[in-house]
Amino acid sequence: MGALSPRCTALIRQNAGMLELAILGFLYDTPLHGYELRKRISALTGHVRPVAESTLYPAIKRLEKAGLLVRATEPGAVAAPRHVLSLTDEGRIELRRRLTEPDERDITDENRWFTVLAFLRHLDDAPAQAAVLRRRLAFLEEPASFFYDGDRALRAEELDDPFRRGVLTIARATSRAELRWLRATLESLDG
Amino acid sequence: MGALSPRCTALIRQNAGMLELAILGFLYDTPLHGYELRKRISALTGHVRPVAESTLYPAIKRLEKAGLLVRATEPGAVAAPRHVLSLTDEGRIELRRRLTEPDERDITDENRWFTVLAFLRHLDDAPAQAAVLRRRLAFLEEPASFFYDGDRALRAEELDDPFRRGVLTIARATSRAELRWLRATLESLDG
DNA sequence: ACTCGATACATCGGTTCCGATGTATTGTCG
DNA sequence: CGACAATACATCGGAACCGATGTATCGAGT
Repeated sequence: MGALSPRCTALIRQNAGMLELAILGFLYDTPLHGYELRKRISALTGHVRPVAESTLYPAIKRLEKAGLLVRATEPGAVAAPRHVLSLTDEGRIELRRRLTEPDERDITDENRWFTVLAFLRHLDDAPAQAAVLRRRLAFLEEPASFFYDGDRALRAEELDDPFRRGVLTIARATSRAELRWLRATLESLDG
Repeated sequence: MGALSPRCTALIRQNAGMLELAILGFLYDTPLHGYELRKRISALTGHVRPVAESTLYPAIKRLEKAGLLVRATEPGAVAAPRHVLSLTDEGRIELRRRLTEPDERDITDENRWFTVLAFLRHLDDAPAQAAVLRRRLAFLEEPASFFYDGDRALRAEELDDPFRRGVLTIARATSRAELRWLRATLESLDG
């Protein structure tokens, strides 16, 4: 686990999209070409937010430019020649960094959070994994209110709007389910 | 409910962010100045995804340019002069249009969906509201898989990765809770 | 022979997003 | 009296996103 090169530290920035995290996460297991990568990312998050090719290929280029992955051109087995992508050592370090210190948005936005969870096993260090789960736990434990009367948060029962009541109902049910899972998983990580 | 002006139809585009929807939604009730608008949007979605001022003000400008809202400068009651924003008739039509025909992403992405729900009462037409809920119902009813072994979707029990298992567990619990609410609400809208 | 769909990659241009930064005023706390 | 937070708006530049479009190959159907 050496230090990051200047090229790499230059890449450490806020708001590094969840797309990049997914690319790094999938390539951590095994080298893949772009098309296959796209299929896997689509399976993971595509039902919520489809991955445009015109978003994926520039993202791959960014990561290549940052020295996190390399391309090897292979003659096409089926069709056009493939660019097989594999992570560099720096790419592997960077993935672990992004998993260890996720951006605040990675914690609060469910889509991003699921992407973190999908690859968290790569951290391979139970205390570090537990620390990430605890950040999510802290976020879910502070009461989130959606609607206010002035400064006072409104409870579901106080809303006559059935749709806004739905937002609160669903958010609470979701939160309860995840809290249960988080506490159980933390227990088994700590124990 | 007249036809939309050319300026307005030009604005009908894909991927019209949920920020614009929130602006239109809040102003539908009452005129507000930008700063107050920001506080309300922050309460609604800020815990997941904070609203940068540098995103809000350009969005207001876009909507103004499109003829959906107008600004009136008021001498500042407390501090700097305020720009009180109010929807035009076209703005009101456009909000109802966006609520009646939400973008596919507004249905699939929970953050966007919650924004739709937060303002769906403005539609003021039970069958139209029910139609929107049914789109979400259809989306949640088709089984979503996150992880695959080749083409075969993996069930929670098949994963040894506790974090990926968590993704499936949480997604299912969330889905069940929302389906319950959707079915109950549809029944009361239809009945 | 022709079309079509899947594989595989790429660019262009427009929109949106957002961190950093700047301006100005008022009220509050020490 | 000075620092500081809150109110209130705005711009700039860079990054990210994405629809449209283009290129090319291969196999299956018709």
